[in-house]
Amino acid sequence: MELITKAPKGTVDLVPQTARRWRWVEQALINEAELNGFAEVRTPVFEHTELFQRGMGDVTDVVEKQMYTFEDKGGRSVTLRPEGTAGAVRAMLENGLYNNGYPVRLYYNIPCYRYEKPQKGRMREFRTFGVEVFGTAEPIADAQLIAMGMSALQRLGLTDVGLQLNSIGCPTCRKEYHQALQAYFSARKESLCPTCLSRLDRNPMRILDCKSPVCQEIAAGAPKITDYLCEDCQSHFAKVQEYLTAMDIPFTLDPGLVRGLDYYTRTVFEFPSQSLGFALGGGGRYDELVEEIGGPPTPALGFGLGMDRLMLALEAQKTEFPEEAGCEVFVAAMGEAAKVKAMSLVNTLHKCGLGADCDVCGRGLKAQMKYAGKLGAQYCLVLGDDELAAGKARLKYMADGTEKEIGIGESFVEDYLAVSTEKGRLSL
RNA sequence: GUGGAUGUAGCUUAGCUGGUUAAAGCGCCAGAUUGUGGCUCUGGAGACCGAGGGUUCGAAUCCCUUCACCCACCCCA
Repeated sequence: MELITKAPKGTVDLVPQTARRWRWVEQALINEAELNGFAEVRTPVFEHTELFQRGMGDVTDVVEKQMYTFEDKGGRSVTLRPEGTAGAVRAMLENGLYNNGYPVRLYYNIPCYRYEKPQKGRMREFRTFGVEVFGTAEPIADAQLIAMGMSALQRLGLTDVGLQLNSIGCPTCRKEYHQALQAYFSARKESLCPTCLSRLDRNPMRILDCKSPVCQEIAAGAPKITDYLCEDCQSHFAKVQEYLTAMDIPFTLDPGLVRGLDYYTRTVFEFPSQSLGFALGGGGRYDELVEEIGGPPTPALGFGLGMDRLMLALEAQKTEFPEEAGCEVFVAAMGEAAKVKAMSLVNTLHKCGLGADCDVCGRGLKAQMKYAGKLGAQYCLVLGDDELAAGKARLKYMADGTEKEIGIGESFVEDYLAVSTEKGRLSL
């Protein structure tokens, strides 16, 4: 068989069994978020291109070369969102959500798009579960947000996920730090790898997490951001750590932790997975972003979890996902009249909220029974001319093969419930 | 954008140095059991061996090209 075309590069279909698992994980995250006072926001898949240019910083890799940007028929430049924060901020402002008082807490579970070369944990279409908090600069908000993230990951049973923490300061102290870094690395220009050399001007902080051994060695001796933080940033960072410790949340300080988007200030963090070799998600503060997008100066923070990566991590550690519920009653039928009756009984069961099914593929009785077994049906009801004439049929309990006679007329549902209450029931 | 690996039934794979009708397991369908699932047995359908070209009497197998997918780097979720 040859398909005329396959799913586009970097995209995947979540087939039923997979989709079930996703839904289970998503539900756990939603529960955790709502427990923490977050409410869902749904924003468009595409936004005006400038939102991302302004928001993420137009010299970032994502904005420079990874965006799905195109002109619509009206000549507007629009972009498939490469991340969730910018849209959430825009929606928060546009709908005046801040008028209900601070903090505003939002969560979203959305697909994002980046034009990348796909590999493990990196797709062109990927899903992010994100949370954002607006309107507080207090370090307690940072700690609480991080605590929620850790708690959600733990609730899912993830064991090899850590917490890496850093503060990259505010624009003022970061400026000084950049200068110090540039001075330090410029003095060692000859040894740096070519990529890092090019980073020297634009974003010297990125050199800190270069994978090249030589650069790592050099970076190890580089000035640390924490030594350059202004007093406010220092005490803010100290408080965040203090609060995390108070909640018994272990973390490792990583002065080299630099996030790829320009909007971050002060606290930044990631949830690295040891076995996968990359972070499941991360986030931090972005105290300047709301204003940058055109809103009032509003401190804010948030994080995103890569759903695809989260699923990889769960599968890697062989998480047991809940079993599929299966069909409760299968009504097998022989002959046209019985088939009609079966369809009608199934419909009745559905109206009562019971999971039921019957053959729709023209199978013989034996095949129908086999199919019922495959569906994991708990009960099977066989209808033929005899049963129609008698107005009764035998309800078979598939687990042990025992049968009980029940009426298939007026008393059908009542009789069925009487038997299934005794034996057990999947739905309702 | 750079580098590496892999493409054989729906799925997982065998097919060594080129030699008839390309094999197996799982899955699917059917029969054994003309009105009763799971277990067993038997049978069946299903593959132009990713595509194109070349070498050869002969190519799934060797060569070239291309496409797809995977992995790593870069970057990030």
